[in-house]
Amino acid sequence: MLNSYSSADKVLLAVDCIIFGFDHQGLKILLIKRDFEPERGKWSLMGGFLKRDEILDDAAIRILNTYTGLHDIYMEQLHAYSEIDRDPVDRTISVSYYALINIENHNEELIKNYHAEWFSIADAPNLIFDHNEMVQHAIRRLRYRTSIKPIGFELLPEKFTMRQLLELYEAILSKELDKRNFISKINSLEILNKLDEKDMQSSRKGSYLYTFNKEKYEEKLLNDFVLNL
Amino acid sequence: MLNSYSSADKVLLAVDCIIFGFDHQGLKILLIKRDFEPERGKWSLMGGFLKRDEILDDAAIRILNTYTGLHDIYMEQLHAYSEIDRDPVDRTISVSYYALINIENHNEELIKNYHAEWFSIADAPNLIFDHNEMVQHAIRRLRYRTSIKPIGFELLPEKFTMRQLLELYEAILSKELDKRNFISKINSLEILNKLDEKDMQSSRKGSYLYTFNKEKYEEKLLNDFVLNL
DNA sequence: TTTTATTAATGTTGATTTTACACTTACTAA
DNA sequence: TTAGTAAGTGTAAAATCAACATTAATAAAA
Repeated sequence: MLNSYSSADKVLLAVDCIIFGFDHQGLKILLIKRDFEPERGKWSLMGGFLKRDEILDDAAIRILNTYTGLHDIYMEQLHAYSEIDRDPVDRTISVSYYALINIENHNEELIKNYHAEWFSIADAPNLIFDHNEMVQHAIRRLRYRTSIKPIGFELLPEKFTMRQLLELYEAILSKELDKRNFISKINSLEILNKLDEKDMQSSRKGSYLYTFNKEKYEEKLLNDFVLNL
Repeated sequence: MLNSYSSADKVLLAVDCIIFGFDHQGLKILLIKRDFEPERGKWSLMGGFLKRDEILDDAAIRILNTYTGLHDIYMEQLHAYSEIDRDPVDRTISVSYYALINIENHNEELIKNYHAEWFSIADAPNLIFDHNEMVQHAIRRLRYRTSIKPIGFELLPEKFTMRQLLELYEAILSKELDKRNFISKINSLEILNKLDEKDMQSSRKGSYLYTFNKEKYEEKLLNDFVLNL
C-alpha cells in the first residue's frame, strides 16, 4: 500500500547558492537583482526550485551554471532553512549551498544579463528573506573548512603569488597572519609548485608564481588535518 | 501576484533523528522497528513529516518527544538527503537531526510501545533507506563537535566520575586516551565542579563525582576552541 | 586484624609546535 | 647612481603535547 504518506503536507523546496570569489579586494559574493515578485529589484542569492527528478546537489549545480556558466565547481551543502514565512508567497524550505569559484572564470555576459554583481563581503547590500543569515552561515563554514582542508585551488587563478594566497586566507579568517609563519606552514604541506616565472605586477623585484600540486592537494583534501593559522 | 511559484514541484519533507545516548557499554543510538509499510519490521531512525505550520527544528523536537518523552534536548541539524528513490513511496527529502540524551532519562514505556531499542554504535542493525548513511554522518559530526565544544552535559547523568567522562570521549572518538593527560586537559577548561561525594560502585577506593559547572560550560559552548585529545 | 586486591589519583620531562620578530635582496624608475 | 618598494628568509623563546609509573584509599577475604 504505497499511499500511506497521503496525509502529509507537501512543500516547495528551494536551493540557494552562496557563491564566493576572491580578488585583490578580498572575499566576495555574487548576488543578483531579483526581476520577479516578491521583492523585485532587491538583491538576492542565486536560487531556484528543486525539480521532481533532481537531487539537491544537482539543483545547486544547475543554478550555479545558469548564472555563471561554470561547471565542475566545488560546492557543499550548508543548511536547510524553514521559517514559516521566510518566503511570503508560499511555504518554501530552502537548502543552501556554497560554492568557491575563480572570479576570473565566470561568464561575464550571463552575469550582465541576470543583473548579477560581485560584492565584497563587508559591503554587500541587505538581502531578501533570510539570505543574510545564509551568507553569515556560509562564511562560518568556509572559515571552518579552512582549518581542516587546504583552500585556494578553487578561489585563485591557476598561477598565483604567495601574497595572494596569504591574502586569501586573511580574507577568509578576517585576521592578519604573520607572513613568515604562514609561508613556512604552507610549505610544510607540500601542496605548491614553485614556478620559475615571476609576477611583475606587484613589485619591482617581482614575486614567484606558484601553482597547486593537484595530487598532493587532493590527498590533503581527503584526510582532514588541523591547520593553525 | 502571489502565485509566481505555481509551476514548481512540491515534495514531502521528512525529518529523521539520530538519537545518541551513552552508558557503561559505550555510545548508543535509539532505533525503532517500523510498524508500517514500506519496510515494516525493519529498523529505522525516528522520523516524521514536516507539518505545514512547523519549522524543521520544531519537527525534530516533536519527533524526539514523541518517542522518548523528552524535552529540552540538545539537537542540531545535520544534512538534507534527496536521492530520488530514497523513499520508494513518494519523493521525500529528509533533513536529519542528531540529539544527545542522557540514556537514563527517557520514558521506558514509550520506548516499549514503539518497539524502540538502544543499540551500540558498533553492532546496530542495518537500517532502512539511507539511514545508515545518516548515522555515519552524525557520528562524524559528533566527533567534530567534540573537538571544538565541550561535550558531556547532554549525554551523562547529573553526577558522573572522571572515568565516565573519559570513556564517553573515548567512545565518541573511538580511540584510547591517556588518562592523566585527559584529566589535566579537562581540568584546564574549568567546566567541572568536583563534589565531596564519591561513587562507590566502581572501586573500593571510590571515585569522586563531578557535575558540570553550567555557566562555564555554556561560556565554552559559545566560544569555539580546539581541544586536542 | 592483617593481608590482598582493585581502581583512583597524581606530576614530570623531553619533544614538538607555535609564536614573535627584522634585515637583506632584487629590481625598476627616477 | 640613487631611491623606493615589496619579496624573501631564520632563529630563539614560549607554549603545548605526549609519554610514562607510583602511591593512596578502601573493602573484602583470610
